[in-house]
Amino acid sequence: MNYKSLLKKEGISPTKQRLEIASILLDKPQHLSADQVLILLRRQGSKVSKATIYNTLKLFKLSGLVRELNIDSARTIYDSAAYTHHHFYNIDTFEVIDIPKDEINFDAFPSLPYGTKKDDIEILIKIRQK
Amino acid sequence: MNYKSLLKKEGISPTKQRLEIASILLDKPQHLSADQVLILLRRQGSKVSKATIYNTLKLFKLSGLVRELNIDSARTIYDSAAYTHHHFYNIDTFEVIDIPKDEINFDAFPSLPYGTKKDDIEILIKIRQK
DNA sequence: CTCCCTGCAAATGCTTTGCAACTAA
DNA sequence: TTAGTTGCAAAGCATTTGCAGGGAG
Repeated sequence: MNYKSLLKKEGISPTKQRLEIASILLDKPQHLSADQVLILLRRQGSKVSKATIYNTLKLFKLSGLVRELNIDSARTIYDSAAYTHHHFYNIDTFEVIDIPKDEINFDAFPSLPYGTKKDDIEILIKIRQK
Repeated sequence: MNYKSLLKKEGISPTKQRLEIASILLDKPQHLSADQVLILLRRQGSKVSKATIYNTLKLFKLSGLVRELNIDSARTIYDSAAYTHHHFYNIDTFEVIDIPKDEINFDAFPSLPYGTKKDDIEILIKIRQK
């Protein structure tokens, strides 16, 4: 995957730092906090600043390259898989596991409040060790 | 509703401050942040401190009197309806609207990861103005 | 008297912002 | 040149904690 052209396509100028962040986060389906991105970058010798990571993640979110997950109020997690899917959250291990979209289907769905349209659905199944 | 006996039943000693917080929050189904609870209490002349509100909300959460909602990473919202139900979240108005449990039903449900059991399900339907 | 509770202020931890230096077109 | 970027440090906020004083039994 060519991150340079991906960013350009989204109207984001592909700076060195943004490419580094993209290559860490968008490389595979995963769930990372800003701090985890920083740690991974540092580990490979990158010197991107924390501020730039926060700014870049917000930028990626706005253009839909990543999704923001509000699972734990302590920190925001960015999901590198931008397409709709859902999550298990293991409340004992703090692990987040993807659930493919088609593994969940509704046979009853509520009607939306008047004057509104659907934007997104997030299903979080909290699990724990048996 | 007698909050004093409700708190006792949960093993929480019913202090003046805790009863005030209970009567504001548990009075009806609603979604309030710690800060909103503070504002409502102040408005009726109560002098409960912010620290006590945070501590009490956490206490209520642990005993299941309220549920914690992580909808917006900016603040934690406490839901006074402890029974399972789901939510619409209007991303334009920041409004949270309850969806009764029985208005949503699955006809396909994913199998849980090995060695885990279900704890809770949270469905959040994000909506916006048409 | 003893334990638990309260509330102030300080501390924490995540996230944002101000701003001067820098960079690429 | 010139607008957009970076990164440090400081600021901002929600939340937690330390601790002295207070209250109930």
